[in-house]
Amino acid sequence: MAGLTIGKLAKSAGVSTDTVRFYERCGLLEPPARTASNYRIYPERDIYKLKFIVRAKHLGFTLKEIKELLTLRQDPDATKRQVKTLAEAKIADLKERIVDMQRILATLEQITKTCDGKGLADDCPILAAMEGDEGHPCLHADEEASCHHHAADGHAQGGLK
Amino acid sequence: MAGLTIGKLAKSAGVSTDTVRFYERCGLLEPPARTASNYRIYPERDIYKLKFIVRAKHLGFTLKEIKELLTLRQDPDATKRQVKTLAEAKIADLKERIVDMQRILATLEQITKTCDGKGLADDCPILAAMEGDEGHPCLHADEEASCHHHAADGHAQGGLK
DNA sequence: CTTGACATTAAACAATAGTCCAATGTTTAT
DNA sequence: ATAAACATTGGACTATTGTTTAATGTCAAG
Repeated sequence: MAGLTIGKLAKSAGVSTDTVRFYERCGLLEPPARTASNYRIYPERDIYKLKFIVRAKHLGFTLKEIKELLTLRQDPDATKRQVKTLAEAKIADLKERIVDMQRILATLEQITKTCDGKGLADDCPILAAMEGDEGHPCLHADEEASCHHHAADGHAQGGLK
Repeated sequence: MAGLTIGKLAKSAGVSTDTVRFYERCGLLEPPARTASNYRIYPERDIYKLKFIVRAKHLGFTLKEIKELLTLRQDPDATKRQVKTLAEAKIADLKERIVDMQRILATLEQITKTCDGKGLADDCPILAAMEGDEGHPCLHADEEASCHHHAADGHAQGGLK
């Protein structure tokens, strides 16, 4: 018997069968051949394709981006330049997000360290910093300065479960 | 007339009226009084509450966490300790995510710099690194080491539109 | 009085990355 | 032969943070 059932394939890459079907729905994996009883039957090489997807995910690429990578991977005319461009875009993206988060972190740490954690919260400096305009300078310096508008972007990172 | 329409309130905090209604649905803002014609009419102090929410969001808190902060803010028995605990949890959370992203970034940069970007992609080292088990050591060293499982967490960051 | 700006509602849609369900059919092992 | 383990489907659901739509009503200014 040449081929793997969905369960074997999934296990070989450490994902669930639901995930494999999901990737198929998303167009990351080709719909495979079927047995007489309608079971999906995958060629060995789909193991590598699926592992490729998992690896790329670990590198912070979204499924959409991975789809592009897979296209390049399969296109005999694709150039290194094209692949590198995608990778560099992702690097830039990651850098930007890291900087954003570092700025947020720094502000929050600064605010937090002004609180001694003793007594009632009615005069808590952390809450105060989030209050009105007289709050905390940090919350204004940044407001315009650092709001890069890369809205609605990937967000596949962080939760690398 | 004492009170603001939803439009005025929203504008005063720099959000949309839709967002204000959304926050009401989420329980962040109390359902306000209504005019005879069923318009929402807000007290002045809701400006500060809404601004509080916006500030807290800029500090990386999720709406869920902000709800907790609002509770503490309104509870006369709340302690500074409680507020500080939330802030510290968020700080830890941010740090963890930054570290994760930095690790991903470092790996991706290392892989990417091995590609000269010249010629066809058939022997591209970036794609090669994402391929099979013989791919790139980086993609294995990390796999177990650094996968903190803070699944399904906030993700309100990054997109600071 | 009419026009334009603003208000109301519920519900659907967006993006991301899946997970879970029920009802049913198949294969494998004992 | 029968039970366990695996497969199928479509659709609903998770979580987050809103936006959009349609159909309708109200308010202020010219």
